[in-house]
Amino acid sequence: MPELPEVETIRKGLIKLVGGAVITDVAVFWDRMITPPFSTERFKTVLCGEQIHTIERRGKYLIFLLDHWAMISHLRMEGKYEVSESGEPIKKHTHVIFYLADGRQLRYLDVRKFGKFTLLPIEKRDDYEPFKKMGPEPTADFFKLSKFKKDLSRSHRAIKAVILDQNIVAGVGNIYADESLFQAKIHPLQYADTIGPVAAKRLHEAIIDVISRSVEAGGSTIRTYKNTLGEAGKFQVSLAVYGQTGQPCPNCGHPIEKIRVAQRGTHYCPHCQQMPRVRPKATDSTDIAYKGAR
DNA sequence: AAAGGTGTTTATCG
DNA sequence: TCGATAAACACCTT
Repeated sequence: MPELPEVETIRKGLIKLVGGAVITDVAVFWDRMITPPFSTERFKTVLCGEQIHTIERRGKYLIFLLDHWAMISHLRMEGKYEVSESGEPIKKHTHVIFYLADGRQLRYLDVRKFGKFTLLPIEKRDDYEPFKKMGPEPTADFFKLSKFKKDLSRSHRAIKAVILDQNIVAGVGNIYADESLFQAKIHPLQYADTIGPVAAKRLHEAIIDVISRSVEAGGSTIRTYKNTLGEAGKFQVSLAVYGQTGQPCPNCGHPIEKIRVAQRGTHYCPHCQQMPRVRPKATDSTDIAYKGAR
């Protein structure tokens, strides 16, 4: 469910609610959520007595910084956090409970059970394999156009698959991939290595812009997303294409269409986001062969 | 009413 | 190595 703006909103809410709290006990109801090499048993033992000093984020991952450990949490499709008083009934799909010293409980809920927890000694928190390979955060400070252009030129995949790849740029998921491509006026199926410098620059700017505006709005609530305080996001009303199949394009009025790209539902405006006509390099005789062919 | 789709990642296969 | 596909799981919509 959550992409970078939603995870960032959750992070802020968690800091407000459980920043400084001390974990006194942990219950895990779905073992596979705790990834090796940590057994559920060791996960629980190690966390007892640890204080949550702060919570950071990298891409779509949350990083709880404790006394001796970094607890890394990925919400995947449907993960949520709630902070409850001890007496509150435990909802369906609650899989982990962190009991806090003040009597409250931090609860992790996940309908599809795809979410993952892992622990690293705090001094090794950058050694987490997904972080080592992960692309830059999608902000002007980290996300550099020159590197992005190089990455595009080296990839034969559809551009949408490339910007969903966390190793290219971190935190972009299905919603913001579609929105960024719309804003940059690029067809989601265009091969990355055919995207010229001007379009690449538009896309780079669009990704930074779309993500930052959504962070500002507290993310998008499409179906079930709520932040830690139980509030919905506000960015869904600004979505131009995602989930807007059949609705008029905000630019040209043409109905938004839905196709499948990289196994993901993909929304775009067929009028504003056109595939460029294939233009052969004007270098040799192949040029002549193409003349008249199209 | 069975089949297919859902905001994600990773393992596996060609 | 790269890129496509399936799998992890429960629920909702066609």
